[in-house]
Amino acid sequence: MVTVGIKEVARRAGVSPGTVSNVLNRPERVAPATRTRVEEAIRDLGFVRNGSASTLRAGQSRAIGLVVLDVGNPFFVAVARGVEDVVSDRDHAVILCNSGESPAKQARNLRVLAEQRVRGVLITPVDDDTSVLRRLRDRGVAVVYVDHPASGDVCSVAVDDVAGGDLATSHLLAGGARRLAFVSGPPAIRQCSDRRRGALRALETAGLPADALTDIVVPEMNAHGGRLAAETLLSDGLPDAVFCANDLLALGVLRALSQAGVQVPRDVALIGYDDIEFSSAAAVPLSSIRQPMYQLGKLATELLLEECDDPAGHAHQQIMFQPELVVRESSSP
Amino acid sequence: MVTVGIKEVARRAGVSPGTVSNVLNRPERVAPATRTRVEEAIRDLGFVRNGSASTLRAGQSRAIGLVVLDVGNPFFVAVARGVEDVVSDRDHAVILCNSGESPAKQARNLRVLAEQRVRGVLITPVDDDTSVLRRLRDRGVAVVYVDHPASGDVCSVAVDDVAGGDLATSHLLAGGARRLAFVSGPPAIRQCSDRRRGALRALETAGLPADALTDIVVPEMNAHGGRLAAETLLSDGLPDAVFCANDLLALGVLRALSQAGVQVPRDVALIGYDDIEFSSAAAVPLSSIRQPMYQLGKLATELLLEECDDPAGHAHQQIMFQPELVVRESSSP
DNA sequence: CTGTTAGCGCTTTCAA
DNA sequence: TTGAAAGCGCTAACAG
Repeated sequence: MVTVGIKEVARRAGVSPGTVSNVLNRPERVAPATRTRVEEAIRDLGFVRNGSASTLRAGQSRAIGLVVLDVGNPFFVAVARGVEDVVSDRDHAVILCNSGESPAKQARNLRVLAEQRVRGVLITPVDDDTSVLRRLRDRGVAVVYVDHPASGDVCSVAVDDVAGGDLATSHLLAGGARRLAFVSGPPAIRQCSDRRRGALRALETAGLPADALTDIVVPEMNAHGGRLAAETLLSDGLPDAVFCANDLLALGVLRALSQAGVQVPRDVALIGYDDIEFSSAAAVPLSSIRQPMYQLGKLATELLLEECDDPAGHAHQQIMFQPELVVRESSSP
Repeated sequence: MVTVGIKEVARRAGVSPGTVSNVLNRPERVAPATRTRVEEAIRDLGFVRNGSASTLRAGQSRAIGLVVLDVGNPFFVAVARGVEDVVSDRDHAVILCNSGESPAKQARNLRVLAEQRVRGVLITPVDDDTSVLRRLRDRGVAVVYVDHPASGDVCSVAVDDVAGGDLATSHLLAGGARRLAFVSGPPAIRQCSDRRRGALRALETAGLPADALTDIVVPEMNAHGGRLAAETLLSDGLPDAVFCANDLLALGVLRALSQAGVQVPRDVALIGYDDIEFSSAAAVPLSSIRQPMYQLGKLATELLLEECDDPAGHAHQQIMFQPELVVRESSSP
């Protein structure tokens, strides 16, 4: 293991270590000729800055953390792309963590990020426990909530899930459905409870009782969860329409129902949420609620970096996007 | 920003900093009573070890890097899960990087990982340039190739892509196809060139000329690339069958062809590669080549950690899995 | 514009 | 079993 430090570079370039550091961090303060010499030495020696040393000395790293509920969900992949695109311009790195909707994993991820002394954290929290937030804050780590609305003391970028739930449900009701099922993950996940609230609101607006909506809760918001939900649907008797809290669930439901000989939308209407790319290519193209995923990641990152760069002058803001209904075959007879 | 260091913990527990460090790293060498006292102090103070300082002093971090071609591809997501599951048991972190099939981004990712002094790197390289590997090696970073066969001096875990290409093509030929198209990313991507070689082998076995296969190369191996390929297919005249280098491409092709009124498999047979979950749920369930994705990640990580733990006694090995044909509607009239 | 210098917080001998 | 002390490689004053 060859270790080339800033000292060797300095020696070879005939300058002091401090100058090498300046070339690395504030090149404009170094005379062009000197800079060139140092850069050559760096190249010749294959020097790579020791990030630990630099982080230790500088007090903070050039990395931010991104904690999502499910890396396997295209929704979060799109968010991550937005984050990446903003961050990579600024020579920062993104540490991507997956909480898998589990508070324990989320806590572990945050500990790792705290150990790494990341500058900030973008997080879609698994629940409403704000102690997480405070803990981070106390260590001087900036936090922005992604896809999770916040109140005054944090930045957040979210999409109106109540409106989305209303949109989806109103659409199903407009199609003639009267008995509905709502398939979702645990209600502790805010996206689930908000979308459900939206559904209830739509029911009320339509003058229907709240018990027109049956809840089917599954442990994971993916295709497997969807297949589980379909079993319940099949054994309990089909409703007129099914609203799934995300597209992965809806795809699983669709698949399992088809295999059981149930036809969508003839026998039951179906709508998902997120409008991931695969939904339009499904066996029955899936109606869904579209969200500005990439924008979510992009804007959240901009807010985070703004806060990092100027913690004092920064004013927290809560951004709320509006979702959009996309009608396809799965819900239109 | 409150900074709690090992010193404050030591003071509160009435021990020396060295002892706190021992509690953190070799708890068995500390008397149970002392240990308890220190652990309490850690908890009370909310101490989180400074990873930079510890990495700097220890010479290496408790993280490994994983560099994949496309985080948006479920294939790599499955691989990443395998990696995670192995690594999380050992109190290590995974830094997930996306090269997006670009050598420049790959180089940037590797520089970041080198800066972080990761213990090892799992990588699906974008091309056959081995200087990457050497560079890392010279710094004492262990490397394992994922989904990329290697020769004697590195560990690798891969799936036989030539066999897979043969499998897919033989299947199409058995269905009666005579004129074929192969849709893939740049041939510099080994997965593409190998699968193509397999296709040619199948052609030869069947006594058909190599020019029975038309190549359609697109810049990115995702659904968008697939749609691009479909345009070429439509304008150049449809072949009997299309073999796509991965399922994302195939899904894009399927979608664009359907929109143009072409029916699969009636007008043209189609097969993908990877057998991602979405493929079975597609408008026309997609035939594909199945690979042990999760196992790939798991085994690669085990090899990597083995090498990290005992670089001297470690013998490099190249693992090659065999792929499996999955026939669905898209290729069976 | 460049050099000197004092640590950042932790790990790890070595002694006690 | 525990403590004391010497840096790991780098950055950021400050001086020149």
